[in-house]
Order: sequence, then structure tokens, then C-alpha cells
Amino acid sequence: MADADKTRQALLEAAYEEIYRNGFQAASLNTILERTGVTKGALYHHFSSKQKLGYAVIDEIISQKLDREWLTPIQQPGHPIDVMIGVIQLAGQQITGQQIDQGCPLNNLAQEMSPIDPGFRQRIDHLYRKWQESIEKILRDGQQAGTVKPSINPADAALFILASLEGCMGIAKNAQSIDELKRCAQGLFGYLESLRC
Amino acid sequence: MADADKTRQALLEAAYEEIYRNGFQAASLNTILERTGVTKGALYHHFSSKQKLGYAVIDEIISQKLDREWLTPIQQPGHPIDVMIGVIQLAGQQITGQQIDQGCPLNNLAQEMSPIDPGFRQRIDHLYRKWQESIEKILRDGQQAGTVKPSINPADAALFILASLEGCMGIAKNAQSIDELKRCAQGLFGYLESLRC
DNA sequence: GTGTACATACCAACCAGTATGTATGTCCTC
DNA sequence: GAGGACATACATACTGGTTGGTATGTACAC
Repeated sequence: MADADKTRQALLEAAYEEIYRNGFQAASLNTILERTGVTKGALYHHFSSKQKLGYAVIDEIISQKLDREWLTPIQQPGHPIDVMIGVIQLAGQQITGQQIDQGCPLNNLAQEMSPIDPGFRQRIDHLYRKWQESIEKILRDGQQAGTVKPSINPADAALFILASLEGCMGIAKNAQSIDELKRCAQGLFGYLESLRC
Repeated sequence: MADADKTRQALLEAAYEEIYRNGFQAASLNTILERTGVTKGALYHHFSSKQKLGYAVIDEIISQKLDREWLTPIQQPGHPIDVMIGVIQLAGQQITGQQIDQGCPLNNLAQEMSPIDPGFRQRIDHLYRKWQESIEKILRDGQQAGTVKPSINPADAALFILASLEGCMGIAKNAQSIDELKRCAQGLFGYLESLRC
């Protein structure tokens, strides 16, 4: 049974890579099978369709990535604005040239799949909502602690911060330029500073 | 020869629709042919490959759309911040539910194609650059006229405005919600106001 | 008679998905 | 504890459909 779990996990990780590289629709099951050494029978034993495999990649791989890289670090103590800038800058430092070119895995799937598959759309929406709420929460906490302007609406600001973040990554992805990402992030930092009390 | 031009134009417009709906890779040439009533021989007479057809859609259809909906309106006289907010609000009013769901045609192609096809990437980059420069120009003019803060860097601010705009549309696309687009745009307007002198 | 603007028929490659077979483990019965 | 019954976890081979692309033919204009 441990072997079956390992097979399933290998499929999920290879599927994530293949989808990240080519998008979901252009992702080839045969390529995933070649990369893992798993056979088609095994794949369809674990996932009843390509669609279900894609759903599982969001629910298990991408969801974990979001947790690890955003939701958890954002909860550290400190001034909300400083914490957010710190988390964004850390992510920016760790990013590779390849990752810049390939963009945000969640946003890639959102732009490709949300108009054509409600199952994808809902799953992505769920993750975006968690992401947004994590920002909203620390803004609200900051308002109570007197470190964030009380005049702003935390939910609306969180939405805009999330959108700008994805926008910056999208622009930098097309420009294939870490420098452009950092220039763009400076604009976001300027906005974040304007929320400071 | 007028007939040939009409055939070519019909192909470009149908290709634009098909690509807008499904993305470039999933766009079907056969569907484009069905919609236009043109035959495959005619298509390959005008475009030597699917790739070249895609390039032409960017260079001719999407480029014109950008001109008509952004570059031209943004040049109207007035306070730069007011002009930009006006143009964005007008676009927001004219948008349909279907357009919300399908997002920005240029950003869709950027996210899908930039990592896997340099020809697409360069063409999209060219349009993004024009877009950004149009914003940069009115900010710079505003600085000279004393209506925009002299402390900001117009090029960096323009980059962030463009990124936020695309980010807002991307988030609203996945949420399939005009309301979310407007809430997100409010955040952008807040940032724009902070540039005012 | 030569180039333009198509039309028709076809092709190999690839796609997701399936039908069938099998090795292995587990559980229950006697 | 031997043995049949059943489920799990695959492996192999195949299918029908679709894809972008091409080879060949033709009508017409200059």
C-alpha cells in the first residue's frame, strides 16, 4: 500500500511539472508516464481521467505550495506591512530564471482553465480566497493593533494586493526579467506603505 | 484582390475569437474554417502555419484593439489621474459577463505562450511596452504640468499600473464577477490618487 | 502562359481513454 | 493452516477521433 501511495505521489508531482510547463490542455499524459516510468493502466487506476488528475494537482500539490510559501510565513509576528514585504522579497530572492519564465502555477491554471472548466475554476477560487483571507486577516489585526490605517477596508485592500502580486508576476513572466519583477514589486511596496499607520 | 483581403481578414477575426475562447494551443484550425466557411487550402495560402496565424492575430487584431481601447483614449486632455480612472471606468462599464470570464486577450496569450514560443513573447512584449509607455508619457507630462508628484518614477509607476490592471482582470476572470473587478479597481484607483499632486 | 487564390483529399502523429490480462495480497471458511 | 473468493495495483495492447500540415488539382486574372 505504501507502494501505491508512492506511485500516486510520483504521478501528481510529474503532472504538476508537465502542467506547469505546458498548461493543462497541452500537458501530455504520455510524457507524464515516460517521466515517472509508470504505465497507463496504473495512471487510470489512480485517476479516472486527465481532468481528475488536474483537480488533484490543485488540491494537493499547489495547495501545499501556497501553504508553505505564503499562508504560513505571512503569519509570523511583526508589523503587517513589514511582514508582507519581507515574505514577498524572500520569494523574489529565491526565484530562479526558469520560474520567472513560467510564472505562478496557480495563476497559469486560472487564466487557462477558469473559462472552460467549472471544476478547475472552483478549486482555484478556493485557493485564491484562502490567500486573500490570509492578507485580510493580518491587515485587520494591524488595524486593531494600531499599525494599519483604520480608514481602509481590509478585504478590498487584500484583494488588490493579491491582484497586483499576480499582475507583477505575469508581467515579469512575459518580460522574462527578474529586474522587471523587482521594479514592479517596488510599486506594490509603495502601495503597501500607504496602508501603514 | 479585395476578395483575398476579405478572406484573410475573416480568418484573422475568426482565429482571434477561437484563440480568445480556447487559448492558442487548444484553438482548432478546423473550427476556424467551419466558422468562416473558408477551406484549408485558402488558410494555408494566406498563413504558412498555425503559428504565423497566431502572430498575425497579435500584430493586427489585438494591436488594433489596444490602440482603440487604451492608447487613443488615454491621450485625451485633462489631469492624468482623472483621465486614467475615466478610461478604466469606461472599459469597466462596457464589459460584458462573457468578457469578464474570458479575461484580457493579450494577457491570456502572454501567460500561455511566452514560456514556449519566443515569437509570441516578443510580439506581446512589444504591445505591453507600448501600453506601458503610453501611461508613462501622461505621468511625465503631468509631472511637468505640476499635476503629478515629482518624486515618483513615471516608468516604474506605469509598469505597476499596467501589472495591477492585468492582475485585477485576472482575478475577476477567475471569480467570474464584475463586482470583484470593481472592488479590485478601487484599490488601483487608491494607488493612482496617491500619485496626484 | 504564368501567378494568384483558392478547393479537395489525404496523411502521419498524437491524443485521451479502454479492454483485457495478471501478479499479489487479504480475508474468510472449513 | 489449506484453499477458494475477491480486491488491489498495476501492465500491455489497442481504438477512434482529432490535430496541424501537405500534395495535387483547378478556376481565373493579367
